[in-house]
Amino acid sequence: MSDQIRIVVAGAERQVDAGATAADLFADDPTVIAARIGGDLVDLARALRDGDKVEPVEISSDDGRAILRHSTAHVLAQAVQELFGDAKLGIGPPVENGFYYDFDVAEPFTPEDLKHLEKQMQRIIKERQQFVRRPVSDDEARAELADEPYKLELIGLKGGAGDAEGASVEVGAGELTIYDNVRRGGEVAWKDLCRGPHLPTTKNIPAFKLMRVAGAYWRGSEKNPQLQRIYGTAWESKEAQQEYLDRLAEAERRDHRKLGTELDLFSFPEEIGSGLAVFHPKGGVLRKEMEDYSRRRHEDAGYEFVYTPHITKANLFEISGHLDWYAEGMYPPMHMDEERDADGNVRKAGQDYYLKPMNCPFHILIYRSRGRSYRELPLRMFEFGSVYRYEKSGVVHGLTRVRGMTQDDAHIFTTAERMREELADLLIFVLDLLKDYGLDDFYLELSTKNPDKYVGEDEVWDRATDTLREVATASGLELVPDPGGAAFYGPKISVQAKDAIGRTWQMSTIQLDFNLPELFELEYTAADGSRQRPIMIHRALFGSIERFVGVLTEHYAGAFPPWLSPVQVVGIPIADDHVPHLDQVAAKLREHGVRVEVDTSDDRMQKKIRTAQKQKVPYMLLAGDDDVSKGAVSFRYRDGSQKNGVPVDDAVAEIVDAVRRRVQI
RNA sequence: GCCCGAAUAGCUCAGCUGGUCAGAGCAACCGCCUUGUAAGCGGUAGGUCGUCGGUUCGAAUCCGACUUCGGGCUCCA
Repeated sequence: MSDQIRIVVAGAERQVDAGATAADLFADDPTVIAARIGGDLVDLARALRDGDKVEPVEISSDDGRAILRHSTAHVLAQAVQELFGDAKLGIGPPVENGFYYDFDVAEPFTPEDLKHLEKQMQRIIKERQQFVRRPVSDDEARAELADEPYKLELIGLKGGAGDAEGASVEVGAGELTIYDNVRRGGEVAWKDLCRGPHLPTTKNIPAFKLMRVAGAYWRGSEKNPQLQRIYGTAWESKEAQQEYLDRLAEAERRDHRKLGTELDLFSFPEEIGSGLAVFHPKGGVLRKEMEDYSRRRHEDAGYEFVYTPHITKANLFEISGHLDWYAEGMYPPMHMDEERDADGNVRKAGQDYYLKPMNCPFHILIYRSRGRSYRELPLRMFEFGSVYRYEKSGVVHGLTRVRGMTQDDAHIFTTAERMREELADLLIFVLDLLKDYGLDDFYLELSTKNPDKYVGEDEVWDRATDTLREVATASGLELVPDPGGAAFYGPKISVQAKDAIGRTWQMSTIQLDFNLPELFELEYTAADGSRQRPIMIHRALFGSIERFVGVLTEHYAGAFPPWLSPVQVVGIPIADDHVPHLDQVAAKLREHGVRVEVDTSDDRMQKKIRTAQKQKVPYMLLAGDDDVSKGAVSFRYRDGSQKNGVPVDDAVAEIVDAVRRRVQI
């Protein structure tokens, strides 16, 4: 077999012996752990064929990391079955930043179990077990995996293509394969149904860590049994893993729930109930600044302000369809005004009142309160409207998922002709405003019709979706499709913003609605005297104010730009004698609306600095004899830098200017 | 809603297998002290150990239910 075959390696043509493997091509580069042949990822052990186009896959590439993580998941599963003989295997795919593997075990795993499993995994890795691919027939696979009920189920699904998250990692659309983990002596230590590819050996796992255990439904459905899922992470180097762990630690430091307590912004009193926040004075300042600025911008953009109640009779939500579609997400009704006679018979039927989960029906009633002319469209109604949603108990989370929240909600009623222009303006308005709050890295998501859940005519959907897509494309931002992600009543664009450490948050949504104008029979009189139906646009910019406070807190790590800082300036006297001087400076700042405090406590100057620093106050103004004699103050900024002997008027001007321009410092 | 874990002073946490175990630091309050960029010193006060029930001679500690929180799953108009 000295025949030669011709292949293309990383773009360059080469001749190799027939029977050569991808491993032979990249033997001198240990960072290559798999290959891509003609677009398919394959093991390095794969034999090459004439004409193959081969690319190396480095362990630090996206594909390489996924393979690394998938292989690490296998090692975890092997360790689990070695330590817990009766554990049945679910699936174990790579995910962003790591992997998981699901197991059916009699007893849930404990944190100590994770430690033992990590040790066992280390042993397996040290043994340098080879991942060996072996094609099998369906029947062979069934015979070999007779003890693995979940795997058998997957075999039955083969070809049904990816209806379960992660399942496609185990069984592809083509032939089935089993991966044997082979010890150096040739003994098969373990095996798993898997499509691969895998690392050459377990020794190719440079760094991994088991992170946590959690319950997870088999194949993602509530109706299925719940398995125990172990999450882990794996990286191409110890350094890369440490960086990842550092990133997690940084996210933890920024956690708005923690900062909310430390900075005295808000809390969630148990007495009120899950998912219901109260804002303390400092959080109140922050929120008020956010709201005030938003109001001003909305005024400038031609919005009119409306106010509506928090509860309503059921009838409103019967008309709107909310009780049909979303009743389980609503707080249960309050039954009012029922009267009974002495025998307990109903004498007067009561009424059900609901807390509102959305503001739109109320705004619609305002629209419908009188006849409307095309001349007054687009009609833009804005409200900071509080809504209540009965979120399932397990999903409530800080300020980002609550049961009571205030939306910066607007509804725009427009003619079909004007829709496009209105949407284009709206998108610019939304992005501009978000930028003023300090978010400036966006992409857009276009959620289109869910074929199983929608109302309205296809033709209207298509036209609206096209319009949204055109407007989104014209913005120049990246547009990510979200097929089937639309609400039943219309397509939407959502603005996704990346924060300071690269996490994305869904912020604003701009949503078209063909349903409610129909259900409420909204009309306007057109120029030709005919009655026309307006199109309705829902849009919330912050999503909810609570959530936006949470996002901004994490984005800024609590160090808000001066205009949003609850306390903008703290005056710190070197000694008590310098207090009067700082009081004068503070008075000047207050004349300009600056939120300033002078720290007259008994603490020493150093301690006062520490206190202000921990509260992330943007400006510390110190004054001692030198400053007082010169009519000056000395700045200390949050980064620890200082600027000494600044004349008071200059200092005031600097601060006032930064607040006015809403810059971060 | 489901699985797992957690709940001790305003905050962060100690308190091992039930028997001086109700503690520490910070914060608060009261004194004393005070001159240049992240903690001066001393003292005082604070908790029915999330709630309710059970086991026990005895429960912060063991068991159950509930509440709330955390991590996931599912969900997110």
